[in-house]
Amino acid sequence: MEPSEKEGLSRKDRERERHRLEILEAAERVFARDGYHGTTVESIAKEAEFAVGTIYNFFKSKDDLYASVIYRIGDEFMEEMERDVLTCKDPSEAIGAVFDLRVKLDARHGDFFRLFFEGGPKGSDEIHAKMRPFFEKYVEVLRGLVERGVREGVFNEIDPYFVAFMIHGVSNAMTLYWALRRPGASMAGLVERTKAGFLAHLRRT
Amino acid sequence: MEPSEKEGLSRKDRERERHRLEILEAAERVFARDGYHGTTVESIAKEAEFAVGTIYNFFKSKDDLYASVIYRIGDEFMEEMERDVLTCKDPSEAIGAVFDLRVKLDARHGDFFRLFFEGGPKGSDEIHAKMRPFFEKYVEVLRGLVERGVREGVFNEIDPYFVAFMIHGVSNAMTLYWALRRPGASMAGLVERTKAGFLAHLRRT
DNA sequence: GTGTATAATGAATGAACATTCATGGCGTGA
DNA sequence: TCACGCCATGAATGTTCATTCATTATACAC
Repeated sequence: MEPSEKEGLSRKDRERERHRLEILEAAERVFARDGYHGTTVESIAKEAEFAVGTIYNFFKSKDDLYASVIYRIGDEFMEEMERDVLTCKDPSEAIGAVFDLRVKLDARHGDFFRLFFEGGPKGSDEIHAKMRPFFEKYVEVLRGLVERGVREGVFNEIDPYFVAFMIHGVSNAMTLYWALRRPGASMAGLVERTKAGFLAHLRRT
Repeated sequence: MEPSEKEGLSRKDRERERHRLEILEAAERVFARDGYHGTTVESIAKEAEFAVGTIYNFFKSKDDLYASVIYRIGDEFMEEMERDVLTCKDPSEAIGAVFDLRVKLDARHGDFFRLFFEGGPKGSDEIHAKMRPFFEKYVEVLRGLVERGVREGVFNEIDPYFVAFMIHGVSNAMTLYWALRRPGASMAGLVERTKAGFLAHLRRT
């Protein structure tokens, strides 16, 4: 029987792909809950409802699995960044979109994204080293955004690198505030408040 | 021989105290470098130049040791907060002092303080739970500060809790910026820039 | 139904690590 | 000099956990 799907994948292969994804998602949940060293492969297996050995049919090692979780999220993040942020004409709007995106991914990936994202170099832990390239690309995008705003004369003259880090810090604070004092009600309101406050700073008056 | 010191401690006791402190400081360095699960008691022993068993003469367990490191830094932080921040008459000045303090402790405790401080609840890791009380007290202090500023009419009307989290986020971003792009030169300049930017926001115009 | 290929399983293995404790050394007082 | 405590020591112990692999189940072709 030949693969007749658009994707060029047989049912078998699609099933295999689904299993892989299920393991990845289970792993994400467990890593988020227990941290890298705190999670055992067995706990991931239980969460994914597979046997330990099966995990190893898909991933070379626990480390490989962790890296795969990171890369999946990192890639997703970068894609959304290009779709939602880099397409904005107006730099102010683009920065607003960064905050929105942060909230969106936080909702989708819960604690793991926070973990992934509070990023920066904590110690020289080789675990966090895996996240660094993403973090750096992200900062680079932000810097570019601000630079453009300055060049176009809509933002004040400030070190774009500095502002990039501030965007990061403020969106961290925003999600942390929400996580710790989730007023249940309006995340939207919070985001608008944050955007307004931040852009008031940046915009040329 | 009786204890004749002002402290009421014999030489023996003072020596014991020094050893305890040396272990604590070695542990801080290693935990900062390798993370909680990544550090072995043996690596701490080596760093402190004691044998493993000796560590256990001072601390019940690895966990106890880690908690002790946290509490030591947390207490120090709270003390400095009271000394440097809460004594400021002017609320703006007080918030400026928070940034200064953050930089000071970052310099003194290096990566560990960043680790300790990027705080908030990452997963439900019981390790980080130890930091939470300190984090909460800290946020409470900040909130009080802002509230006072608003009451006295020097700050705009904003949710003081929100501002408290923003102070936290911005000082994280500041130290991260410095850590990743340490221009060698002026941390002082960076702090002033950060203070000025942040307070411009907050101050009633 | 039988044979074959592919995937899932989980008990077994070995390494890493927290913790213990029997031993040894050193300073102090007699 | 000897005896007594107090620490320091690090080899030994038991546990936890990543990883392997021989076995079993499943799906499919004929």
